[in-house]
Amino acid sequence: MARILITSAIPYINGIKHLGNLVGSQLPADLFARYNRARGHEVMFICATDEHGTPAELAAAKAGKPVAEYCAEMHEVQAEIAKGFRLSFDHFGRSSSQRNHALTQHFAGRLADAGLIREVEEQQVYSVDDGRFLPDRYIEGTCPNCGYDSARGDQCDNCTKQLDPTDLINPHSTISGSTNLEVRTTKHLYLRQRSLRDKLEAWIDSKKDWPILTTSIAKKWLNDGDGLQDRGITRDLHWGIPVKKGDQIWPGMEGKVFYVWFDAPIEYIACTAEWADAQGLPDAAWQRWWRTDMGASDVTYYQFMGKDNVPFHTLSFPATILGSGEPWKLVDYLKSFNYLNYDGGQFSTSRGRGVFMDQALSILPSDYWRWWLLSHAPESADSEFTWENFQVSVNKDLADVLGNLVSRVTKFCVSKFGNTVPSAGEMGEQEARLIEELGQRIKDYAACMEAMEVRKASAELRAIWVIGNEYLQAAAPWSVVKTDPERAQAMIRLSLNLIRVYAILSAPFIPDAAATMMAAIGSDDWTWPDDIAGAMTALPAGHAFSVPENLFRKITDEERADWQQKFAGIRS
RNA sequence: GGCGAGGUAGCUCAGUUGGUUAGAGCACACGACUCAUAAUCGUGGGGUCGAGAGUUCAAGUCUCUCUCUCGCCA
Repeated sequence: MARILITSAIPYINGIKHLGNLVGSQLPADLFARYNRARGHEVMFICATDEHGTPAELAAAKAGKPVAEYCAEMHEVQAEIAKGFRLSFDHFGRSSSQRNHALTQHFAGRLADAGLIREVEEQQVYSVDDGRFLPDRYIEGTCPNCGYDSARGDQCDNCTKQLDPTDLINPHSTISGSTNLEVRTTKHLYLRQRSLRDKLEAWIDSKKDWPILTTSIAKKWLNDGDGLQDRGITRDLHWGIPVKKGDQIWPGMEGKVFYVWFDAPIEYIACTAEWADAQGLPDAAWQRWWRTDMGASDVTYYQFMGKDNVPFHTLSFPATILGSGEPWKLVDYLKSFNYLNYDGGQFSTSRGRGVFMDQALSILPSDYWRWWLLSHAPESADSEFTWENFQVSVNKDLADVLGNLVSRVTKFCVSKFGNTVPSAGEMGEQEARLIEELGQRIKDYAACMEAMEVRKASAELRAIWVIGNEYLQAAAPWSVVKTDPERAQAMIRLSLNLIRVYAILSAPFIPDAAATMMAAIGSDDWTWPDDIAGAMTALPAGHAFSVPENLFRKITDEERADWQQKFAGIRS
């Protein structure tokens, strides 16, 4: 039994995420967590909401609520939706937790002690009317290069020239529209990533089995231009983790908070502590997942994220860990995903384009979405959601291939032999072949799952479902029953057992349907079918079962057309 | 502009270290079956692997040039 630590990139607090966000981190992480639990491994699966930063403050202001209250509410909303998608986090925490405050301050203190923090005085734009410093992208004005009148403080969208906010002509705050801006001097802390560059590169180079997507992004940041740059880790904001050196005041940094990207990954660790607190367990319970000197040396740590998160997880966060000089667990395998596009373009949160998690669940149960998203996960390249493809995949794979198989077996048995597992008849050559092929297929499936080859795993699972239909078609118990009812009983006995095995194998992808199958078959034995021959005879003769409602319904053309239009534009 | 990832059957995608007639699912056509959610199973048609040049006995797979798409540029 292995010990497996899994973290999903933590979703930002301001609003509900779309399906592209889901498939890039939380969902594949959940698949992997469920699979490893099914194999009997000890799993810790962690996710949280990322709550700090200017966008959260602004969203709260827009909602007319104090930011802490807003975040608490949105956390509950996201937690509910995560449950709706059956995301099986051991804990869904909050980056604003006291645990994260303490741990973030602790890391900053360690980094300072190691000489890895430097203080920098810089000029930043302060909005008098907003009463706050403005991040570059919240300042707009006329581009000095091309005259475009909505250039942002960091870049002109028209001529793409990189800008400093102070370059802009007639700058104004995009928060209030105020032009009452002034440049003020402020002091910030920088993490000296440059001095850790070689150490980070050696660490990245040691990861031979990481996806190219992951290592190429990391390499780029290590080597591009002047190489890895030091990074500001503090901000002049109110909402965030106060800058402290451990539990001590940091002179000159009063009133400032850590930058959201500094504290967010630390929440992975803090969240595990939150889990221990919630379980009423001592610190040792979470430390044995994270501290190699406290029992975590046998833990394998997997991270899941979209490609936009890779730099922070391959460089900034490891810099924090390595720089601390303490034996914290570094990631062992980083699985990154490309983007999911929506019907010929991008998902857009601001324009309400595409399907958001809450809307998806209001249309269809989570299994439908889980199946499509995972079987089309953007692993090797960006992939695309279209309603036609979604409809076809769901109807064919789930309803026709799997759902119908369960129907035909259970209904046939009830009509011919009653609602218990029939006892007569012997297995023949066809059954032996089925079992043999199944055994091989399950090995292939498991190999894909262990390699986190999500698409391939889904294809293998589908192939496993198809085997059942192939067998039935060839064995044709509906014909055999007329001349040799005992043979037909043996066939159906095997087929009923097959449904239980399919429930186990399918559960990581479609947990609800799997539970329905298992319940219908009247079993609660989720043991992974390593011994396939044994698993295929697990249900004793006379064991009662029931015919489940149809596992999956089909998506009609009308629904498809309706949804296509509904989600094309502005969110209502 | 720089960097990165891609351009393989109508559609969505696989194609390991270069090696026999380029694969899967869907869609399409035909056939079988009738237990089942008009479901299932089988067979078949369909691709000059973005364009060109090069290396090689041999290239979708390596090199160069060009072209198109997408992303990133703190």
